[in-house]
Amino acid sequence: MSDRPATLRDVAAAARVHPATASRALNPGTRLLVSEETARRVTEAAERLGYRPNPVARSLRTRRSHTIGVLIPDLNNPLFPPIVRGLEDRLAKHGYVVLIGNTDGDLARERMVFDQMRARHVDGFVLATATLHNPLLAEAAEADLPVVLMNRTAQGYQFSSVSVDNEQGEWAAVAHLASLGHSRIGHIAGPQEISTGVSRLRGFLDGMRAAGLAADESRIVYATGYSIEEGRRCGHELLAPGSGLTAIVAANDMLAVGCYGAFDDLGLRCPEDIAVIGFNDMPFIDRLRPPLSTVRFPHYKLGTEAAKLLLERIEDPDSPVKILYLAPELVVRGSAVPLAPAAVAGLPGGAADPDDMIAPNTVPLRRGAGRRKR
Amino acid sequence: MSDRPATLRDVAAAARVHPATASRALNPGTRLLVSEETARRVTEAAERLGYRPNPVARSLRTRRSHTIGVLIPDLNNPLFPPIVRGLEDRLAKHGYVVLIGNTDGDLARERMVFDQMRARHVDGFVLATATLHNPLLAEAAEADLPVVLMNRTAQGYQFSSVSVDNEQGEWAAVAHLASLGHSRIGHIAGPQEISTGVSRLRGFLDGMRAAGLAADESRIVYATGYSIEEGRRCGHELLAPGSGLTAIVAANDMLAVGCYGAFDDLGLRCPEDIAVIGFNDMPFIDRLRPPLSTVRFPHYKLGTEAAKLLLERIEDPDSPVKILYLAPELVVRGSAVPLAPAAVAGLPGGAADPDDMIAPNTVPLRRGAGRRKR
DNA sequence: GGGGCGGGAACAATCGTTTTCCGTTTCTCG
DNA sequence: CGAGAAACGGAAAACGATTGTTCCCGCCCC
Repeated sequence: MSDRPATLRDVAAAARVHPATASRALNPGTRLLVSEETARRVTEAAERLGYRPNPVARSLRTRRSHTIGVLIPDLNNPLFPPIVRGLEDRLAKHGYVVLIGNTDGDLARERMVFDQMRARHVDGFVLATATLHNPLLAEAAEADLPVVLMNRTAQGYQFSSVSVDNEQGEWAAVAHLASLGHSRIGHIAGPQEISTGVSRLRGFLDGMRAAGLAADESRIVYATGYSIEEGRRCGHELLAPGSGLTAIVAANDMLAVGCYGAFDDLGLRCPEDIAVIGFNDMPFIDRLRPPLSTVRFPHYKLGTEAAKLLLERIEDPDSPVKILYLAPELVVRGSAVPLAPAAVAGLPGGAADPDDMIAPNTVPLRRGAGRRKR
Repeated sequence: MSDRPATLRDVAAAARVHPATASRALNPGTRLLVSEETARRVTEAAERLGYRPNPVARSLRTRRSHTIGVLIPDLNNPLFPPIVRGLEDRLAKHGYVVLIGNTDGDLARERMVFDQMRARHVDGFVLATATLHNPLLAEAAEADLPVVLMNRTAQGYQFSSVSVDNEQGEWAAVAHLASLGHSRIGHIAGPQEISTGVSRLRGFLDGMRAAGLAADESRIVYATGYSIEEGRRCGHELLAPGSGLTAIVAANDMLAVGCYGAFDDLGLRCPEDIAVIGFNDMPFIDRLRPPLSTVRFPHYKLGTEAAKLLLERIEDPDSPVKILYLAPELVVRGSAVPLAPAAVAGLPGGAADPDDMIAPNTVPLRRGAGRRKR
């Protein structure tokens, strides 16, 4: 009947108990502190009045906001929505809610968003933007904030993380190309301040070595960011006259899409003239012209696993740090086909024999094979 | 030096004033209540201690959370990220933060998310999921919650809304097809419980009439949702043997993408055998095979405008209700080309003469022309 | 010179929960 | 039967801000 929403006081009054008792009765953790009968009376009164605890008041007292801050580069990148949904869905099950912050790859913006979230007393962070050495990480570590790194790793910090086995993925991409007869393969590397940039480059190099192929510096160009524009620029650079490349491994789908643009500019046909393989298997990437061959990993699951790690951390700050790798798989589509015999003729053959790897469509990978220490 | 973050109390103590005074000094709205000298002392103390107001405590007292609830069908739909960013960016300027809720088109889920957000005391809602008659709307209206409808409208409620002039957009799509020589044009209509579904259908019908073309029921099929699967299903239905359609206007890009699938299934080539036009100009839709011709509207701006409307409403509950329409424009790409002469021959010519509408690439539209009342 | 006025700051009361600290009561068992 | 220990639940103090009210004091004016 009251106009204002019912408060704990009201419930207590209705149940003829003290507010403190009502609180105990309603809280699962403390319910055993009151008699069954009282608990029943309180619950019933709460029910009757349509009582909804005020999360703000609760937060003020308990210093927990049940809110998680998530930092990502840009929600517009189709890679992130499924990951974020994984996070949200999992966290929602435990009563947490997500605040999304877009950094646009800008350190100042990242700082702003981070501070803003700290001010709002988020209970933890999921960082998908961390660069290898990041002041935020130091700060978070010092403040003892629960943090999980997602799709990123950082050295020297005690943070749990979940990411993809990038080395394996890129290794498989190279092996695939080699099996198709390609030997002059270039790489568009991601930014080297970002963990994915370096690990994918490493995977590429390992893969080339394993296939007995040369991978000198002239065949590697570094993107300054994971964007279509950068992909296009790097594509041009890689395909400068005389390079003779027949295939490109791009560190990320966006870069690969940029390559498509470069191919158009240069009048090259993909896959006939030039092959390209991406990384991530973004939504809709299978509908491009041609459908992009790429390395897939379970996006949604990346989110749910990150959420699990973070929840562990929040519920028990002393829980062990976990580093989780998700297995990637190669998805063979239309952007890389066997090298035309004519072109193959004069080339030194690839040494790899990855027959056992190239299943009809997708190839689950095992961890460990091509992986290096450090 | 203190370990815990500084509180208003600390600041007050440092400035040798009462906490209340410190509060007033720090708050722009009440600063004039304290002397200049005191204000300076307080501000300085706050600065020195690195004071950050605790938003939770503030919320408890002021009953404003500076949080906005945003309900969308699914973040994975590439249409939404840019819209959401528009919202976030604009709201952030005013110190608001956004909670995103995905409903997956499920009423029960929508209800859950809505309640959850109300429990968290959001200061307002942006609804991009509203169906024409929605219990949520009634509830929100009764509770006097600030609400803005985005990309949706609803009848009989006093809510501001911002959406696209769907009639104009679809009208232009039809005119374009007619100008290309198509006359047997089908429509995949969106769900009729959703405002975009009905207004785009209306635009289609108006457009057909204006072009002097027949649009009987057999050429309209209703999707139950804006999904690729539904698009495929409806595409099949529309292209059943004997239909003789040469073009399809889809109420949304997802449905159009679904059509691509149906074409593949049926061995039809697009655009040679069958043309299709979408709606929304989702990100990446220009990179499909073939690039989709579609109706574009400014996504980001839709978000910022919705934010502005909501802020108005929050700051002054008596501000007038505003219904805002954004102008769409036709984007001509590769999924609709002039009908081959052979096919055109035996057909009754389209009556439209839309020369003035078909600019080289995009066509800004004027409101009013093909629009109907009610 | 006293009453009135008003600016400026202090006091105190919230906001709605949780939680610590204690009184009661009741139960158990020697 | 009485001592000690559970078991319950009430009182009150937070949590950190905002805000209505009171109070003090200097100043103006009659």
